[in-house]
Amino acid sequence: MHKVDHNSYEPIYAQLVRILQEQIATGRLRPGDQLPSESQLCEHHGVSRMTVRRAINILVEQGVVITKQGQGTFIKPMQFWAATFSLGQLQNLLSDERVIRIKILEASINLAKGRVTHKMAIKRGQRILFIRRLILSQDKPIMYHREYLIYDPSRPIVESELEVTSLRGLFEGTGNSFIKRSLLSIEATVLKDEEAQLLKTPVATAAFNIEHLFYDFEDRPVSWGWFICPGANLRFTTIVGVHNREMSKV
Amino acid sequence: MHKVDHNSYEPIYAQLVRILQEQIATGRLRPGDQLPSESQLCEHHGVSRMTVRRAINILVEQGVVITKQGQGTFIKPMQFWAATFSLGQLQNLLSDERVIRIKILEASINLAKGRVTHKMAIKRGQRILFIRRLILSQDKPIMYHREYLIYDPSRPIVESELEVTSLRGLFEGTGNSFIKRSLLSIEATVLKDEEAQLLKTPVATAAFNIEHLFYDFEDRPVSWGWFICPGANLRFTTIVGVHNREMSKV
DNA sequence: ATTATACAGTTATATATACAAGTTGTCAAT
DNA sequence: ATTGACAACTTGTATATATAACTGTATAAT
Repeated sequence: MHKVDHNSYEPIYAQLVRILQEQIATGRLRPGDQLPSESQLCEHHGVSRMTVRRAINILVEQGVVITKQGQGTFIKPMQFWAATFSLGQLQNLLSDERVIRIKILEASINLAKGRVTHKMAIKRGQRILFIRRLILSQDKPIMYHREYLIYDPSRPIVESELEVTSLRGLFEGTGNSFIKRSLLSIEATVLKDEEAQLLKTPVATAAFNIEHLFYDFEDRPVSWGWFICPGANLRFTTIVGVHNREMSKV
Repeated sequence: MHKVDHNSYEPIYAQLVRILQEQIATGRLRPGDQLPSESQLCEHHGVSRMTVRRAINILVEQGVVITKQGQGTFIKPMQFWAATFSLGQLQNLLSDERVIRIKILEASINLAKGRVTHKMAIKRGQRILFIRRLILSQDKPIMYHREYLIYDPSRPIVESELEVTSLRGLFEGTGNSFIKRSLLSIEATVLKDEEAQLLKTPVATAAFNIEHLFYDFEDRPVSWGWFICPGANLRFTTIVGVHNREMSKV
């Protein structure tokens, strides 16, 4: 059984995390099994209990093990449903190649009506900014974006919104200091005529529809829109269960 | 400014997390801002530094703040790309209603060829189990599942696989002790004739294609398959950025 | 047989302390 | 103006200790 190396640059707690992960990954410790008690691990590795606890807490955060007060620490079975997919994959798809261009198709001020008033909690007839954009990679259209933006001079956000939500900010990964939170949802959809034409794909192609609703720090909606991304350009991948470090790097 | 309550049932570190989250959520602390230093927080709340650090570490895990050694702790801007979607939503869709039935359409032993040999790392001509299932909710088909399973008597897994991977296990959330990890990927797709017919939807309907590849503890693939789920039945939703507890409970 | 009590083992929480390591600013010497 | 030394402040790591809460078991009393 591996022990920690006190003369390593790698912190002890990190070594412990790695060792325990390995033992789980190799099946030495199986799902449902009980980990050695904290004091046993202390004695075995010759470290303090706080260090052991720190390592275990990391495993808990990772969802690899579960602790039960007064009982012990147990290895969680792999849970299919624990799988999570990240939009970060979209980022790779886009910003790896530095040849992303954004083409504004339309930017008009409309009067709010219908669903928009609901979603953005504004009155019917209020002025609202509507933007249609095409995102191109190497001059090939890969995403189509439609967005409604609050247009209200009394909100200082708006002025900079055009700049900030110009997607540049999002793509660069710099984040956005005006938006507190965002509600996202992904649907599967089939390209409509207009969309297919813009994206230069056959009609009735499969695509993801990524809807977003941005809120400012006063919890007021500031932007509602959709990204339409043909399925050929996008695929969400993840690994659930124990995976060694080489994989998590990927 | 709120302080922690030393006579509360809620652990101090949890209170600290909540207080800091609130200050970020209300805009009292803005993205890019520096948090008070750990020792300042100690003094203000009258707690030890380790407790403060525990709270901050949780915020780091949540991706709300970022710490820089020698500098301080800073509030991260909301990162669009940090959004994660969980398959758990699928679980809700299914297991909330206790009327899920699984109908086996086909279970045959074939000889491996083509992509299967690649994906499952087996030789051409090796015997392999092929299963087609229909998942019904209230007797209405909502998902279509096709799966290849390793058929090899020398592997003790296989015998029980039919039972375990009968999806019951997955749906019940009991997990599966024979599978170490799983590679999942989601695509957008359009229903083919056969699929549309089985799922009783019009042809050319949008759908999610959830591909899975299960590995055992010896890192051998044991199952490769796809769930086909019409878009109308499924939508992945998430919130990115700071959100108060009421929302995270949902 | 059931209940009550006591005890051991375990994890959870919290504090105090010390030192390591990184960053920034200040000041003096060159 | 540049360099180098140093102080001050920050987060990172590790240990030691104490108390509380929970679980399970053994024991004694009813």
